[in-house]
Amino acid sequence: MTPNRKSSGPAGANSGPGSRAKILDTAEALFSRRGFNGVSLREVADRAGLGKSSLFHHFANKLSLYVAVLERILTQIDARVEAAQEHTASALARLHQWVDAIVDTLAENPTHAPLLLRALFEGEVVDAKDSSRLNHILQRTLGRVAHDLQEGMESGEFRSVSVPHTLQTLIGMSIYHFASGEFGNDLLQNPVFSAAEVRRRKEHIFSFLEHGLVQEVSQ
Amino acid sequence: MTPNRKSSGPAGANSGPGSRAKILDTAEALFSRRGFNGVSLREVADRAGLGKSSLFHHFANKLSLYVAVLERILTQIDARVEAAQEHTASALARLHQWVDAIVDTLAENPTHAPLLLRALFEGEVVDAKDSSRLNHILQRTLGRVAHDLQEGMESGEFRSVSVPHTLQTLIGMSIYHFASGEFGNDLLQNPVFSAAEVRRRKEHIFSFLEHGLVQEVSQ
DNA sequence: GTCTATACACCGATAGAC
DNA sequence: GTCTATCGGTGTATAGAC
Repeated sequence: MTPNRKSSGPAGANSGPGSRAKILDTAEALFSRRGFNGVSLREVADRAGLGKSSLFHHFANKLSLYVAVLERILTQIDARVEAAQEHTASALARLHQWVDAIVDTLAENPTHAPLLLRALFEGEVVDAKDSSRLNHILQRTLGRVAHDLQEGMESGEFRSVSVPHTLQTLIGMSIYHFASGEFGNDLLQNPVFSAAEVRRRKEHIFSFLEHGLVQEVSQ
Repeated sequence: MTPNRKSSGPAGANSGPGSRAKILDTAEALFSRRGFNGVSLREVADRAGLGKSSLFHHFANKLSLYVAVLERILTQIDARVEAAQEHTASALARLHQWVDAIVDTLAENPTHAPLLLRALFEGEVVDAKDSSRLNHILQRTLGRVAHDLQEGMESGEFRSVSVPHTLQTLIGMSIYHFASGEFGNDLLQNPVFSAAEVRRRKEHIFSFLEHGLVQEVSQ
């Protein structure tokens, strides 16, 4: 199977060349831009600073490298979301914290949103066993949000809405936005990942959750 | 260049085997599921019922086939959106018509949303000249919606929001949703493209535009 | 306009020396 | 744990007969 060395350093600061973390970083950058089928192991090896065959010592095959990249991202995001939750606030405040955390982490790691969105399409490539492991992490994250939505509806703080459809809307508002690449840059006439646009995205999402689009009639 | 025979029949009913429209239909189905790099011309040729080399008589290369598929989709969607617009209604009613049209056309053609969303990522593969042609069609469609948003804001019917960010949200709520594949099916516990869920998606989008998520305080 | 045959590069993966 | 060498297969694209 794939060797496990979970104690390796966090993404962003790599120790030695040829390390497992460096391979993951390199593969993450490439898969994010061109997808599973658009990346060759030769290119991953070259950019990671080792020979192509050496990759197979760290990962059994191309697919397990791809799955490892996805798993690291999903785990990191869930950790961020978990850390942001405080149980003392209202459902709306907790939803606000969730949006804050997910937008921050997607904005800080520009490779994540494209990779996650791609994974939805390239799910066919991942076999059932891997898929269930990845789904488990993902559903833990989504479960936190779904739980808050449910509670907010039961307390009357939120309108009565479909939880799955609302989750889809939240994913579209956050993950899709930060995965929209050059199209998003053109539309905003500003870099999607610039500090100013990230802040505006947060404000947009939250005002949409609070008010929708329509002006309330002043009565 | 690529031969033009624009008078060929609409998608769904193909005349003879080996026709240009049949190639486009086949390629559309495959590109939608596996993306540009995940599809081989051999597979397109086999399923379209001709030899691999015969494809090059209809399309100069793989990329021009891909661009032709995208262009046909964008054109078809814009036609649907254009036909749905009536200029007599309020901005909200016009937005409703737009959501109706885009959701209907995405639901009727399950290949469209995945392909459009993929095109955002695989934009690197399309060169500048092709990209500008495709962008022109896309911006015509988006321009219709942006115009309505602007008018609604100026008339006070809508809140004052960022038009580009609102467009991104609308795209996320419609195109992403119908591109979410197996993940969407799992989340809804129902087929995304089933009539019931399509209807619920429309209602969800529209109630979100009208009210957001938060319950209005009864005063 | 379709076919067979083929060119030629690159792919993922393996074998085995060091 | 990294390397060189290599395998079998497939990719896009072309040449040229019919």
